[in-house]
Amino acid sequence: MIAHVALPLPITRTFSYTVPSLWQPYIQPFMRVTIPFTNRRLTGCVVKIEEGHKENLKEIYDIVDIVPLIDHTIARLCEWASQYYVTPIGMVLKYALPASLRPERYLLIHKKEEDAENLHGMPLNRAYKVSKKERIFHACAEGIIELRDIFTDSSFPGQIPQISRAVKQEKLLFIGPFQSRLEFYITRITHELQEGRNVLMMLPDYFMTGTYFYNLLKKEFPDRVYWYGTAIQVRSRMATFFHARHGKGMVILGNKNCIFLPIVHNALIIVERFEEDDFRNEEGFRFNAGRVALQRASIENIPLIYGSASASTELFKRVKDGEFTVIEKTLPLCKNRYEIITKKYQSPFGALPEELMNTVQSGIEKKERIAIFTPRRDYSARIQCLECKEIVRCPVCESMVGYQKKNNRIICPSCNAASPYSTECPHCGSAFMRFSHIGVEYIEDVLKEHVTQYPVMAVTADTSKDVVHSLEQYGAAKPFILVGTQILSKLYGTRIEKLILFEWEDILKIAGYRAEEKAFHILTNLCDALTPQELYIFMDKKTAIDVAPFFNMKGFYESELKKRKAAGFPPYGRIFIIEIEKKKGTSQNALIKRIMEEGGIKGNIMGPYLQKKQGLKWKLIVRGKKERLTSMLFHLYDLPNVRIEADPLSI
DNA sequence: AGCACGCCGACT
DNA sequence: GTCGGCGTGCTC
Repeated sequence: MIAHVALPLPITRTFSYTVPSLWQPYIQPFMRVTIPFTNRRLTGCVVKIEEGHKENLKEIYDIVDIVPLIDHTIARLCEWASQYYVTPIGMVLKYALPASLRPERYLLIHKKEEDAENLHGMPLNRAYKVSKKERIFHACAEGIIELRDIFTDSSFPGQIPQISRAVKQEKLLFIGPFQSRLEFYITRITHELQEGRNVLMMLPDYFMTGTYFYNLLKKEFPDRVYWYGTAIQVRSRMATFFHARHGKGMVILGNKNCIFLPIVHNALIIVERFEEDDFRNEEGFRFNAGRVALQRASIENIPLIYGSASASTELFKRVKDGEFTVIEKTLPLCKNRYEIITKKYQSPFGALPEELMNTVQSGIEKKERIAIFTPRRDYSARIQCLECKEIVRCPVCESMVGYQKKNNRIICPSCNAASPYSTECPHCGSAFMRFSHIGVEYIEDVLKEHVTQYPVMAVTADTSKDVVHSLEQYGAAKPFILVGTQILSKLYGTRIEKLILFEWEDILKIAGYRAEEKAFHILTNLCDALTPQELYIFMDKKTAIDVAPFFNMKGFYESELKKRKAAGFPPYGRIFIIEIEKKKGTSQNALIKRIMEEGGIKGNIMGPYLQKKQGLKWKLIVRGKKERLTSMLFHLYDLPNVRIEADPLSI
């Protein structure tokens, strides 16, 4: 017997192994196995089993799972994702079956027949050690013992509970304020739960939107809401795993991690704030869980709801194409809008534009709650010498570096290298250094200096957890100032009187072809989450733009689609980046030539881009919509030092 | 992804 | 003479 095993390596092929007779009765597709691979021991996943015998094959060491942990639906979903994201199936399966997924720790043995071994009540993983694994497998297969998980006390894998199955496939885009989204979700969830069906709801993150919806839904559906995701402890995750497997009328909440979680009688998938980048996985298998949800709903033949305040260009197109039905509720757009073009100001003296300070001051006098948004998180994104005009650059990769005051160091946005900060110019030795492109840390600093008796809190990705906590402690009525990045748009339920955008328009410069859309999302979601009464948009004289189009959703997406269509950008065709990493420059040209020739993709290359990093990194940007393209790209896995990224975030 | 092997330039 | 960086190829 031969098993074809997919390994978590950037190799397209699967590898064949002989199955020793010991394991032959138990091995099944999608079970994890450990195998010898050169001089390593790897965990892979069986994708196919074949009768017969071949010479020169190594033997499987061990079967990891007593039953396959993904069902038919998820297996198909993984195969689709592998193709769609041009990723070897082994890497996809590794994501769907992470090493932390160890049900044997939570399964207890129930003796059904008298046998010699006293294993009753013992966890499966201990039984493997006390007895022999194959004997446990045997006892299980023969019905001598039964496995029950400690959370639901259900038999594992057990019988799938029978419930009514009638669901119609339906694709919905719900655009509206978060209160109305919540009501809509609850209505739809209630409907499914009453029939004993389960619901999968995906949220961008755990600590902000996740806990917010989790708490609300737990109140609405007591004892029926479970979270699945890496933000919580393994044990709780496994509790959700077993409930999803045995439960009736459950709501499974999660972030991108839960898209490959098997759920019995999954009857509805909801994706909240589909447009968030949090749904993207950036390491190993790169994918967008919000997009994968669409495929999952189609495989499971169940309805899908995308809900958001700000939709997305891609979904807008799907609505136009008639694929999606749209439900639109009026967004409470902030009516009191003020645009202020700021004069140039001198930041080395710790100042902010006068107009900004005045706005904050007037809010303080009225005891208002104020939130200030800025696109940058550090003290400043640029340091320039006022004498020789040189900009401080990264010693590793020569990009312009930012300054972090709390660590007193400079940090490179492109290669992440940190280095100590010197108050003198590295070029001319001058002490007149200017911080420009200032961010959260700077504004927080200045305001704390000028505003006493009024709490100022910085809200960035790493402080958000604490901020949520202190806002709870702080109570509902007292005033405060929040200074933060786009994470502010996730502070649902935080009532704000004044929302101030400081150089929000700068997003347009840094986010590539998605820049306009990104700026739109941030603006709309900030207003949605914080429900300000007044909106102040502070723009630098040099970069000021017309903001009116950002307050007209339909018009905005219409023009966005026009631009994308003209350029052949998504959603009209897809983009792939081929990354090539090398130490030296000489052999790259040959490799790029090979990629172009062997891949046959010469017509679509927008690069190559040269990036200085530890070594050298080249990027070939490939556009296309033909199915042929992905199969050509798959071929590139045969070449060394090549990595492929589908649907990149920024170009 | 690792890891071995083999090629050149640099050095006690 | 050999040490070591880097490029290439292979893994059932």
